Amino acid sequence: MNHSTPPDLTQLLIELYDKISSWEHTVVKDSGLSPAQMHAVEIVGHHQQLRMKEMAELMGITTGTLTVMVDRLETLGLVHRQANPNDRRSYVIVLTAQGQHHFNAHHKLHDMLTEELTASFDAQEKVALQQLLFKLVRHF
Amino acid sequence: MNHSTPPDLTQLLIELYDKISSWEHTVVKDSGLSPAQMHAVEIVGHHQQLRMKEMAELMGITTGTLTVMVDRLETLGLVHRQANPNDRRSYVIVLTAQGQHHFNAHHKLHDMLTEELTASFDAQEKVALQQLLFKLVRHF
DNA sequence: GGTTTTTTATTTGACAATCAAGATAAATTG
DNA sequence: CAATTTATCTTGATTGTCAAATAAAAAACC
Repeated sequence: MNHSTPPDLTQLLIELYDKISSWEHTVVKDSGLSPAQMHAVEIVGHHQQLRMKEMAELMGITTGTLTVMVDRLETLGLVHRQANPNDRRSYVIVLTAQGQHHFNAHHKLHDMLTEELTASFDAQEKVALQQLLFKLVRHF
Repeated sequence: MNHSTPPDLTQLLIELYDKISSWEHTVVKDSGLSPAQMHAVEIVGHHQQLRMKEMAELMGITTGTLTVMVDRLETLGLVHRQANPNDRRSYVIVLTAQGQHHFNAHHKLHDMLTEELTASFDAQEKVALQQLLFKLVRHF
């Protein structure tokens, strides 16, 4: 007996966060995009349609920063500024086919990571983790 | 009945990661440090003694980047380059008293976040989450 | 309907974060 | 002791970031 006691929850959350962070960093580098660019692609991919304002809000950056970032992403052919028919001040940002491809590929990597991390979990443990994380995430 | 089914594990991990990320961003801003600087302080605080090489490795950045970062942190009075008696090529980076203070304060915020997120968890759920996260983190 | 205010996005100027490549100095190896 | 490897720093280029100023359209207000 005597399983070494696990670190406290705070420590575990920090550790999980750090490890996901460096994993993300590694896999993103292989994609040719910067972390910030991939994050932008993920945000647009997840929400499908976003105005600059909303997108900046979701990413926690200013619209000024986002303007130049979307400029580059457009040059790279990953996103597109569509005219917003309801409001001529704003655009709707959407993924191009190539952007969508990056998004899908990246999401697949995330799925593989989850697989890997929970490879030794039985079905019951997976459900338990799922429910606990759901409860956790809801309290932010 | 009929609890709406929670998102899959991948989605939950991404969501958790994103939310910790933006929480971190917010609280760090209030501290006057940049996210990268706080991360550096956390790394040094956690490991106590680090050479540049090791520190760069842990942070996933090059030593070139770290040199200028530690320069600034030293100017800000948060860390100190100590001579390494075993190897005159390298330094040992340590926190100053002020750096330690920042580290402690930030860690306290992490504890408060954990408290908050698990406020509605009973003791059994907390232990279950702890054990599952421990198992998860070990598989990176 | 016309004026004022608010909202949306861009531009600009400054600085921090990052890398790759090259330089320097110390340690290690043969 | 010479050659190689290692640890750090420097430099030049690019990206990420903000705050403040600008411009244009929409909304609010009489």
